[in-house]
Amino acid sequence: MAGPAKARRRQAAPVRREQLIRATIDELAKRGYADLTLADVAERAGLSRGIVNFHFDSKRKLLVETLRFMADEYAEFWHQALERAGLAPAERLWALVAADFDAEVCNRRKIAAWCAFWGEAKSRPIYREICGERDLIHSDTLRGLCRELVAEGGYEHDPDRVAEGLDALLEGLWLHLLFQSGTTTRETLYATAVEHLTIVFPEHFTPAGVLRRAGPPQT
Amino acid sequence: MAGPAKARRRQAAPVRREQLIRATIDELAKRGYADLTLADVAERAGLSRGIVNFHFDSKRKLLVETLRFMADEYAEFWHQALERAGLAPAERLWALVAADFDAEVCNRRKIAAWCAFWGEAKSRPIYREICGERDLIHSDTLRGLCRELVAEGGYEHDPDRVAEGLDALLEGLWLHLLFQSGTTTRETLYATAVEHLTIVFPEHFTPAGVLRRAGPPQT
Amino acid sequence: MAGPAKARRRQAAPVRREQLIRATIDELAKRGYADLTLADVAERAGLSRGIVNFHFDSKRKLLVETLRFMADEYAEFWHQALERAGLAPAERLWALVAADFDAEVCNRRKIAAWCAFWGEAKSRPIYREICGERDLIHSDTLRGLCRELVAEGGYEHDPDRVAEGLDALLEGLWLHLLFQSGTTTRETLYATAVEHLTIVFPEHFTPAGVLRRAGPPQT
Amino acid sequence: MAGPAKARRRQAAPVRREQLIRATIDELAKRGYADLTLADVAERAGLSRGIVNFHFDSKRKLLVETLRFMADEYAEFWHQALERAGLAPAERLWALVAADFDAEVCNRRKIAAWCAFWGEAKSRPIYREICGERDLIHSDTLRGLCRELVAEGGYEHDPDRVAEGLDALLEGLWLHLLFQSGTTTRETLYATAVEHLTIVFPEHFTPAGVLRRAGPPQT
DNA sequence: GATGAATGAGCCTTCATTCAT
DNA sequence: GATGAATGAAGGCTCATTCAT
Repeated sequence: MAGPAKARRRQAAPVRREQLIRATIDELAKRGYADLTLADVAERAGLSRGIVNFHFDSKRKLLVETLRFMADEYAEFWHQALERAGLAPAERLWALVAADFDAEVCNRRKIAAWCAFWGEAKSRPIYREICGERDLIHSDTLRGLCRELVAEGGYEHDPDRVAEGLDALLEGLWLHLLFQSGTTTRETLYATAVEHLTIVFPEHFTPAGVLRRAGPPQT
Repeated sequence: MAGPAKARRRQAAPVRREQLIRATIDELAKRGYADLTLADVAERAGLSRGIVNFHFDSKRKLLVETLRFMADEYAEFWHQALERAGLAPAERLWALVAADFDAEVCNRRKIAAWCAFWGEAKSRPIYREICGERDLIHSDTLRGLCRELVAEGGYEHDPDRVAEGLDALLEGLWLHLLFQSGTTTRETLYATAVEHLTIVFPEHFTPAGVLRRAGPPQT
Repeated sequence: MAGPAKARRRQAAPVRREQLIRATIDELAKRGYADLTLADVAERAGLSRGIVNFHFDSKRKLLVETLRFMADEYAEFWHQALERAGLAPAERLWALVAADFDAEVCNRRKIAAWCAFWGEAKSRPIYREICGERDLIHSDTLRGLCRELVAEGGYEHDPDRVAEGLDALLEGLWLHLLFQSGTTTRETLYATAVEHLTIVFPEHFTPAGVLRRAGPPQT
Repeated sequence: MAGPAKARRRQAAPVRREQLIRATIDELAKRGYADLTLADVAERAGLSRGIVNFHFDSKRKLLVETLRFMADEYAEFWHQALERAGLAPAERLWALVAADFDAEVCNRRKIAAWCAFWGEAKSRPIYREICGERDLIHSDTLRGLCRELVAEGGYEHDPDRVAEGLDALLEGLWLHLLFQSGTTTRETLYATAVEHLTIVFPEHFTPAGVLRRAGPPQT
């Protein structure tokens, strides 16, 4: 009785938790928030019905943990993109925008799950809170970079408005992937974001990428 | 002509239907999609529980009708804004953008209701369909205007990308009203949209409004 | 406003009542007892929803009146058949059996309605009572005739058992019309009843009909 | 091994299913088909309200399974009676008729349940189907035996009509147990069926039972 | 007399949660 | 750790009944 069928059982708790969270994201994408049932989640995870309450105590907590998982994953993803980028603000902004259209985060399954939570966020402070923390750092970062670019490039833009516009545009393009799934692609949406950058910061960006600028040498 | 309790009785069907739809929007904004109950809707409308099934047959149909109502209302709103605008593309685009930030459509109650539907749209084709019709005409209009402005102003932008970016930015700013309700206002968001327009089409727009352009006089 | 559309209205109460009872029988035959709704009855009668309660006070009373109507109609039908028959017991029994297979009473619509009531009779004393009165006279009549025939023909049968058997056989054959509707006909069932009579009372009946018997002349 | 309240928990599914089916038959007999509620069934079974949907998915399926249970049970009962009977057709027919009046199947509870289904059978094809299968084999068996007896005894009867008449008579007598419950008994009804047999097949049956016939010895 | 909007009790059904095994 | 039978609260839906018009 130590075959693979049993090997699947009695996994460490963290393994089970992530397995259930991934199943939750799948179901959220497939059926939406309102029709999500723990039975569906358990079945997709290939586990029994009672298991969710065992690992998460309640449906509410499973959903909160799922959102937190997604928020953490997303935050880590763009932080890593920033780390890999150079020190120049333009390069950093470019990396930040590019990260948003990486298949890792920009795919229908995950965006559908995000959108499911957004739809309930109005009436659930906890969701607002979790999204808010993540968003705050993200927009602060965007704002900081826009300020640097505006200063650097001598643009006359209001950097905070530009940052907010860019933030909104990125979110809006994610939604487009959901709602115009038949008629657009991730690449097209990325092209739109790039076009936006080149228009707003023509001294820094071309469709081909970041302009190597005259000025103090980058490390 | 007894008291209001009696005056409430026996209204024509269309009156009741709209009354119930408005109550549905209220509840959607307050409790979200997943927690919406017909009992809550009926209570908010000051009517009895059975009334929704009498007028809409089912909860599903009530929600569909509610979304359709909102889509129609929004479409009519921006169409009217276009009609009131001049013939010049710049004036028309300005009017279209301004309409999106009118308190009539840009308020937390309605945007929360929209967002509730978006959250379920992935898994409910009927919602996608209703939103899709409305969105298609709206983005076609945006794209047409952007093309005209690009041609008129001699910009080097890709007009279709610019239009898509503007569309996404407008949607994203609506979401901001929901999620940053404590820290931003409708006016601020509008300012961001205006800033965007002035950056993208500097020959046509200033923060103060549409530039009267040299060239063939507008009617 | 005195057109035919209005002429349909404001009928005398008895006309309306019978109209509704007939619609009830139709619906009983179509949907069965459990799924009968007043809305269906009213719609089939071409009248408005509130009308049933106006004329019958309640659904319960409508059903009771419908059963009573059917019982009266059936009783009158076989009483008239008896009246048309001669005085000889054989002729009377033959007429009684033949009446049960007349298209007027022996058709799927009416038998389905009867059967719907039988299904509920166990748990509704009022139905039992109404059917019981009718049945009692009917079986008394059958019993009387069987006794006369047994005495007349010198059969060794127990006349009461024979009468009960005949009664049961007639009811059973009605059920067959319902349940073997695809594979049998009223005529076949009648033939079975006739065969039964000729076997039980061979001195009185042949497949062709009642035997004119030697003995004291009939009036 | 706590008290009975605990012992009731966690039975194997088939046990629960049969328990619920028996409770359904009880309630059908008590309240009739139209007034049957799952709450009543669950309460009679001493279980909670949700249990029926857990084991049967829906009320409709519970009822179908109940009817199937009854049909199977009845079919098995008379098949076993046939197996215990000898090989002589007369003995087999006698056994078949006797089986129909055994207290196991011929009691008010079960006949009331049957009758409840018959009342709805007209409008529910699935009920017709389930009853139909059972009835078909039963009447085929009756018909086969009647044909043998007619051939054996040199009767001039039409064996198919005789078989149909017997079938109808047996069903009709069951109904009598329901509707004349105060004035008749199972024994009386059985006597009527026996009388019928002795009249129709006098060479084979006497009130005391099957006649040992002259002729080829039975195995 | 007749209509049909309105009511509200009751029921089926779903589903998160519990817990014996 | 894991299972799945069992529970019971909650909500959608039906429909008999009422009643203003």
